[in-house]
Amino acid sequence: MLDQRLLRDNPELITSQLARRGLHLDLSPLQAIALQERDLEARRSELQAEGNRIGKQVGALIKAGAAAAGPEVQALRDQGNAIKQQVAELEEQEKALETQLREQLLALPNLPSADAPDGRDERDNIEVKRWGEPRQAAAGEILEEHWQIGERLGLWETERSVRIAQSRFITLQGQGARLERALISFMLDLHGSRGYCELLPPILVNSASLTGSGQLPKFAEESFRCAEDDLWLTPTAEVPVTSLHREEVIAAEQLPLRYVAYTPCFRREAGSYGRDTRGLIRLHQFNKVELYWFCHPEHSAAAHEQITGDAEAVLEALELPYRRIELCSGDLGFSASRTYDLEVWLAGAGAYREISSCSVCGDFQARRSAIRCKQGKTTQLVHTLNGSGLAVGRTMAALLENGQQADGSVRLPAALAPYFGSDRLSAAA
RNA sequence: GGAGAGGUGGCCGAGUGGUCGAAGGCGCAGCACUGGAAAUGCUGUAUAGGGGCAACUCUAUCGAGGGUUCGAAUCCCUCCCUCUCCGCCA
Repeated sequence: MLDQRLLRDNPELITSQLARRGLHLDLSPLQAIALQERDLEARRSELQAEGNRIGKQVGALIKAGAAAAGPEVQALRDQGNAIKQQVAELEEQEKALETQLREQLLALPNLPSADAPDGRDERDNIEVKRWGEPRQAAAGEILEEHWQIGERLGLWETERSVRIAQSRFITLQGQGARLERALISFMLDLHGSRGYCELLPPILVNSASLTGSGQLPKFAEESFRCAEDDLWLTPTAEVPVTSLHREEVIAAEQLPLRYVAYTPCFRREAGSYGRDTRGLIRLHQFNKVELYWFCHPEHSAAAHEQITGDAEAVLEALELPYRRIELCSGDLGFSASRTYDLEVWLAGAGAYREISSCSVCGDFQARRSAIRCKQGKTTQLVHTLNGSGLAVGRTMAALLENGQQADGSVRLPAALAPYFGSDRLSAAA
């Protein structure tokens, strides 16, 4: 959520920054609401102060021996009642404006960071780094896509999973299930050794949590919902982890708080019919190990580099070639002010695919979630960052495509062998 | 699902109609004491919004929302949540 003061004092700044996202809005009506709301509040609180004075006078008079039903006291009572009525009227107007203001502010995305490059959509994103040697097919070699390998090796069940749930759900089995589990453990251990505190949070989350991290109110149609309970299936661990500290004041010395959380994630993937229908790339349910920081506002830029580096460390340990893309202003997610996407090389598909997204949200989520830090007498909103470290299914896809061998088996990176119990997936197993 | 208890500041915990934003304690900060520290003592220490250059000041907030009253943490109603016991269950 954006700062109401900024809206009142400098709406042009908001307008010009949102324009960088491709949003062209006239904020003057909203600014007018904000200004009007403040005026009402000022008038109301003056009246309340007057009412408080009258109340005290009555108390003093009665204490001094005046008759509770006497004319003097009665006159004050009448005054008090008159004020009460006026306050009630103002309050009603004020509340209506407040509701409008909040609703509209909650629907506005974060402002892009000054460091985020300008651009309209993903075509304007900038590649900032490449790591590893992308595997290309040798002469006469045909590289399979991961879904082909998976089906051939029996790593998962697709058709039967539709029986259990519906399309875009998958059942991993045998080596596939074991590899998924190995990857989760491997990632958690790696991040744990780099100082992250491991969390296993609820994956049913309430509306306040989704609002706090920015998924509500705008993206309700993207999440699965248990309507009778005001609970939703979390689309990312970012949601429960943000709310872990919702409405808290954290001592500045404790920052940064760095968490790593494994959760299944649930997304409707509305509007993506026909895309990535095979394999592990786009499912309604997938596993993800998420990194999350709460940090002091002054340190968030440096933290962004670090969290991205932590995600990259997983790719490097798994010997997976990747590139780092900086998202342009027009391609940023709702809550993000600056984002690096990591794209892993898929040798079979012959393309880089997103496997991690590392974002700074500034105080956007912290304001929605009321998470502050305190240093001496100063209390201010913290900054939050999140990054996938990594999306597990897509990691498996990359391992399959990049590790495939001429004999049909798949070679796994050495770092994973202790977790998986072997350095190879094979048809025989 | 049945029965009961309770939601007060960063934390614990008093407070049943009138300067109560709230005793006391813990924690934290400053000062004093000390060679230094511990212990001790004193002082300060909630959040949000408005006004003021500032000192400061006004308003709101004791789970949430209504109500009674000149005045509510305190009385009434509704809702939410937490805890304990029993049942059920991995």
